[in-house]
Amino acid sequence: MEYTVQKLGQLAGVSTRTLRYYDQIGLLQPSRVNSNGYRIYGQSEVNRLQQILFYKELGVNLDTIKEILSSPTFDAESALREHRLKLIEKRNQIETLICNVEKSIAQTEGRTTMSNKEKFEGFKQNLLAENEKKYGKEIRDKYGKENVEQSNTKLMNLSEEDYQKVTALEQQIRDVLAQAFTSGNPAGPLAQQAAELHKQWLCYFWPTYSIEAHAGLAQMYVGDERFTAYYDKDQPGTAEFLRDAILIYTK
Amino acid sequence: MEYTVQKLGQLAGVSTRTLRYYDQIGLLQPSRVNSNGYRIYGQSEVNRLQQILFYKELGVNLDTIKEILSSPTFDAESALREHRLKLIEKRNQIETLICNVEKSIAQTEGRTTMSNKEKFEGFKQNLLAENEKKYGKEIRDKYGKENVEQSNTKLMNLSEEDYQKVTALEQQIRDVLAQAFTSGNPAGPLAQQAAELHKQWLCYFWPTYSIEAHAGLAQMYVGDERFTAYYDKDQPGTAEFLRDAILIYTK
DNA sequence: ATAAACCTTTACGCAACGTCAATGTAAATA
DNA sequence: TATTTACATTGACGTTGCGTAAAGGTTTAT
Repeated sequence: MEYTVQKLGQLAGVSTRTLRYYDQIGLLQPSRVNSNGYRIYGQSEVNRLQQILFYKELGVNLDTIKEILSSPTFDAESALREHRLKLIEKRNQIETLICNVEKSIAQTEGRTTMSNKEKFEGFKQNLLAENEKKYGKEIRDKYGKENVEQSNTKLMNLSEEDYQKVTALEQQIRDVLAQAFTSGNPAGPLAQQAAELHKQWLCYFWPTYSIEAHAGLAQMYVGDERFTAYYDKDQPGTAEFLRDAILIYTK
Repeated sequence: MEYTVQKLGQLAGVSTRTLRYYDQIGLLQPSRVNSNGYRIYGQSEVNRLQQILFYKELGVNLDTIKEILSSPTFDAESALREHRLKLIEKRNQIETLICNVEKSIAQTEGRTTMSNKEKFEGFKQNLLAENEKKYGKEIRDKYGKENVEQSNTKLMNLSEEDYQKVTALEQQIRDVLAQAFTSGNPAGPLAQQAAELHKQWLCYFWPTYSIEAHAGLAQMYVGDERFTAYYDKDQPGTAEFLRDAILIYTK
């Protein structure tokens, strides 16, 4: 079976431009060129193209693909390993970006929607002291001293607007959660919104947001009766519901 | 205070080329141009540059930054929201890429290091039946029918090499885990390697890998005594240790 | 006076094609 | 057979955010 550019393109789902480009850079050359100048591809080119597309889907760049396909099997593995590390790094970067973007969204939100002054230092101190009395030791054991202290530092450094935003967030979480709970589906849009809000909330206190920490906290919510009491106050089962939502959300 | 390109560049940590480029595209223009043609920046330009760099760190592209900075606060938020969605999508894509790359690494590994033929169909069927008897109903309840069936289908479609790879992986996990356990630190390199291996293992059975599912499974390991029995066989506490490692790893 | 340090504009290069443009060829239809 | 239609070719510019010369003018220091 022989193919022209368009035939091959349709077969493999790429544009003719792409095939010409691959020819140009020497990645995939036609088996022969017609007298009229048409590129003609054979079966082995089809196979090679499949391989190329496979690696391309993994995000490998064309130069590297060329190298991989030139040496039989030896480099393929290490190339993939290296590529994998790059991907992981990239993902972590993006993860950080997302959290930072969310923080700054929350901040601009705060700036625009509220600005009435109140003395709230007392509130913060109060909150800290209460928190310490209630959960201090165990949380310190669980998440490490540094984390807790950084978290506390973050709390003390909250601006008034931030603080109001945080309390507003808490209220919003409760509201949305209550509504979501009636649906009974932790994967539904409302429940997911609650998880989302919860993440934003977390970003105010934790020095670094991480997926597993978030999931871990969700886990703790059902394990610790004081947390369940807080969430189940109005509707028993809400803490568990939130945990499920977060576990589904955590991404 | 007035700055030339280089001064401003040093102050803000960008190259002079960058400043000229920003001038060129109209993102940051000097307050005035000297008679000799030198660009001169003032304090307000310094501030604007800070803002530019802030958004740049969030991965926003220069065109969008320009728009954000032109309208006061209104668009900023929605622009960030949109940007956030893009980031999330990108991260999810990369997440998938990583898993696929890992699968194909495992496969090429299998191809190169093992190829002795055995009849193993019986093993697979056996494994399935056993699995069904032991965990069938509960797992089906927990993860949904389709997922389980797809998982089973995947198992049946494992090639011999894959199968051997899987069993090898299981052995390796146990080995590494046992060693890691002696260190007692689930965040250590060995424990993280175990979590990594566990993820690879999972990739063989689950149609789609996801962080929260991995974390969820880890959770289940300590909740379900049959799993704990399997892991704690040699060293009590191993299942819990693995869970912690995975929760830390899950990224 | 001369060199060192700084400034300017112009322009190519990168990755992987998309998208015309201008033109030639093959297959299908009237 | 003549014409339309579909498909082929090469060439070249545009995309993003600058890095990196090149070629030349200005200021400052020695």
